This record gives sequence, structure tokens and C-alpha cells, in this order.
Amino acid sequence: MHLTTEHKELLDQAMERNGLRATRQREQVFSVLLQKRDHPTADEVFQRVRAEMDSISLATVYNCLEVLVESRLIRQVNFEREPTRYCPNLTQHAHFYCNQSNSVIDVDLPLDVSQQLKALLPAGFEVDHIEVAFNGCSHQQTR
Amino acid sequence: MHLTTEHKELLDQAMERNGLRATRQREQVFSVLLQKRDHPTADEVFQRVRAEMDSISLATVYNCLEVLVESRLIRQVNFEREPTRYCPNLTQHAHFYCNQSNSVIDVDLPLDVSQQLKALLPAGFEVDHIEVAFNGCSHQQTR
DNA sequence: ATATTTAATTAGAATAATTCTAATTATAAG
DNA sequence: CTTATAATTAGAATTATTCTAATTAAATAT
Repeated sequence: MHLTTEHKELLDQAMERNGLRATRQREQVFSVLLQKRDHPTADEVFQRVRAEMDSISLATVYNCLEVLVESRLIRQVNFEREPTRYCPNLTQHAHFYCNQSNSVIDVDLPLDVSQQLKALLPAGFEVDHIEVAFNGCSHQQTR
Repeated sequence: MHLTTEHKELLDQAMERNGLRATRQREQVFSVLLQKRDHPTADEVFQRVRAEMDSISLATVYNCLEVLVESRLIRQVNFEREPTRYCPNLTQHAHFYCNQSNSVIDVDLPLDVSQQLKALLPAGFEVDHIEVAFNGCSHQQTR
């Protein structure tokens, strides 16, 4: 486990705030997501965590991911009906799905652009969240 | 079945173009989507088609929907892990998911806005499709 | 520290949307 | 009208995810 002091505190505070416990499993799952900043599925997270904590179960990984998403420490991203992926990038951003490498790349989404998107809505619409997803080819290595 | 002559021709041409057949089932599924312009799931389409063609199977509905999507006569829309929904609105638009009514509302997406979104991408990224999804409350009746 | 309460983890079963399979039927072409 | 090809059908299979009930760990009170 290689959670930095800052990330450990971030987790502790988030758990505290929500009346939840900062268990070893939750630390591990959070740590794994921070270590390799790609967009792994629950199963990929499971594989990575198991390398260091072989007793963990898939159900626990799902539980940890759910808790981290609800505590807003990570984000959940969906593309069509593919397995849900998880990412620790909390800055506002869009996702680019590369058909070729089957990978996801974060794309910065400036505040003024998301404001413009919100402006498209009729009066009375309240927005929680905007998802912008590009689909195409990035001509990049998988990452 | 109430396909207008224009829609019937649209279907025939699309099938022709792709070396596929314009079967009764495909006509029915297309018709049902055009009749009530909401965002039904495959199962809802199945229910509606069955009212007029009780021998159709769910597998066929899935097949028809897939063919119509591939022929670009309808669009497929996904929200998180919910069942895929289908819509016959082919004009460029975004989707608003209302948490309260659990319905989807089309939102116009002007060309200049989608151009702006494309401009966010690094050089060399080729875009097939952009999905913009809002999530929140529309304070509307279900539709 | 130890006992008690409460929450989290675990393995495996259950669920649900979708896809696959193999047999049958419909459509188009010769 | 025959043949070839594609589509439909019912039901089984698949797969990501959630649920269940028992066990274990963490926090709190004694």
C-alpha cells in the first residue's frame, strides 16, 4: 500500500464525513486507482489489488468502488454497455474513447465550455452533472 | 403498421444499401419508434410491437434495433448501466436524464457548440461521434 | 484491555440485459 | 418453382453487477 499522507487523510476525512470506515480494503482500492492513472474496470482493479492483498473479494472491490464514488474521491465512467470504468481524476474533464486501442483518454473541459453547455437547457432544468464523451481514434499508444 | 410512404422508402433504401431485407418485423419496430417519440428500452419496444404482431420475439426486436442503429435510422442512447434506450431523432442533439421522472429529454445541440467541443481535442484525434449527457431534474411531466 | 455494538468483508448465489445457438420460416434470385 | 440466403424464433448462455447470510474487523463502552 502506497497511499501518500495527503491521500490517506483525504480518504479518512471522506469516510468520517459519511459515517463510514477507512478499512484496509478501501485504502488499497483507492491506492491502486491513484497509482496507475488509467481507467480500469472493477475486475482490473480486483486483479491489481489482489497482487498485494490476496484475500480480497470481488464483491468488496465493488463495495469499495461504490463508496469511493459516493464520497466523490473517484469518478465512474460508462461507455455504451461496456463494463464501468473508474478514474481518480476529479478535475472537470471529458472522455475520449479510442476505438482502436479500446482505451479512455481524459480531455480537459474548460469551465466556459461547460457553462455554454448548461446554457442550452430550457429554463427550470437543474443540472447535477454533465458528461461529454468523444468516440473515435486517438492514434496513440494504449494508456 | 403505420409507416408513412417516406419512412417506408427510407427503410427500404437503407436496407438495400446494406444488403439487408426490409422485413415486416423491421418495419414494425421502426414504425413503433416513430409513433411515440420517447426513448424506449428494447423491452418496451417489444411490448409495443407485440400489440400488433404477437408472434415477434425479443431476440428479433434486438436484431431489428441493431440493424436500424447500424443503418443510422435510429440512435442508441445509454445512461450509466441502465438498459439501452432507442430514439428516432436523428438531428444532432444531447440528452437530459431526469432523476425524478426517470425519463430522457432531447436537447438541441447547435453545430457551433459541437464544433467547440471538437476543438478541445489534441491534434490527431479523429472524432466519430460526440455524446453530451446532462443529468439532473427537469421539473416536467414524464414524456 | 475486554466486551459489545455496528459496519465491512467474504464466497457464492441471484439477477437482468443482452447475445448466442440451432432449427424453422420467409424472402429473393435463378 | 426451386434453390440459396437471410431472418426469425425460443430458449439457453453469457456477463457485469447486486444480493444474501455468515464471518470478521473496527469502534465504542465498560
